[in-house]
Amino acid sequence: MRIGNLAEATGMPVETIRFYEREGLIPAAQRSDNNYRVYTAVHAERLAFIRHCRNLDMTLDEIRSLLQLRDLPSPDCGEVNSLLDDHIGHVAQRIRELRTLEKDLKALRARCGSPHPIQECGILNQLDSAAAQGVKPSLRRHVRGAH
Amino acid sequence: MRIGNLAEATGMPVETIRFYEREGLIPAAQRSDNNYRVYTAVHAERLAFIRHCRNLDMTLDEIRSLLQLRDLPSPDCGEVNSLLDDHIGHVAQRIRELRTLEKDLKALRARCGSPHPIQECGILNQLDSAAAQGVKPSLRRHVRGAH
DNA sequence: GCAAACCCTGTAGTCGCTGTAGAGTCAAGT
DNA sequence: ACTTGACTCTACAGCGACTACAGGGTTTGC
Repeated sequence: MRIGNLAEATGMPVETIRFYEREGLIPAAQRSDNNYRVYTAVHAERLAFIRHCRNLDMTLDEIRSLLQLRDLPSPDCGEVNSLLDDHIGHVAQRIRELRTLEKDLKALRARCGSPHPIQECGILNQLDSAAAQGVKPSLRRHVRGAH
Repeated sequence: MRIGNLAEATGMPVETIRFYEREGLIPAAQRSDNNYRVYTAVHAERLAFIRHCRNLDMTLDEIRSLLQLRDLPSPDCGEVNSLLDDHIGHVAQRIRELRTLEKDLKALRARCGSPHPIQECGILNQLDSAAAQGVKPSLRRHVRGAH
């Protein structure tokens, strides 16, 4: 199977598969005579694993760790559990932050019900004078924000 | 006031201020004889405005728009309102996504209460076999995810 | 008179892709 | 036999919002 087939099979763009290879998430594929990458069902399974993890918003680093744990003949899966617990913690934390943010934004929005002359706009004035004590964005957060 | 003082006054790193100047969020500062940037309270106010917006997780593009609306002699602030409404929508959407994600992660975690031999780990097996129909990540989302 | 602390420009790195340019390969149709 | 189109390859630039250098100049305090 060539890279295009694999892309179709996994629902991933071709470029992403090459990117994952460069990043070491999947082993470098064997090459045919014309230098095309050649894949088997094993690769498709590994990519499916990665895709499921990405759907769960894990970073590539987290996924790399999970793949290692999966590949290594490790005695138990305690590390898998704690990695997942950490990730759940990150997501929960980000939800809390965004809820506070939503509250602040709605409060801000409520300061200007309908269009005013711009000098009197409660929103702009509020943004000027501050308050708006949103969540201090946690440095280096792992779970993406609003955009 | 020099850039270091401004940084201290606004609680922003010096590099970020220079970055905002390059990005056109603040006008290029005047320079003293030694080519140091010179700032006034006006700059501090503008930076405070930007900081409040960033605390509310707006993109630099959104902030640029707000600043323009603030600077221009516009008749009313209807655009401000709708910009903010859009942003609130983005945040709410991201919260919904993360809640679904959290649910999926907890379900996954529940498959392995305590450490097992790794071949029997319900988490890894589940990630292999798929399901985990998390939120299809909205393309080009504006509100960051979990990391 | 000298070191520490500040300032400058310019560039590269972060993350997880996505898109491009420029070239090679292959199968089907005319 | 030739062409067209679809596929593949490598290498590199771009996104957003910074952050962190490197390699210089300047100011400040002792």
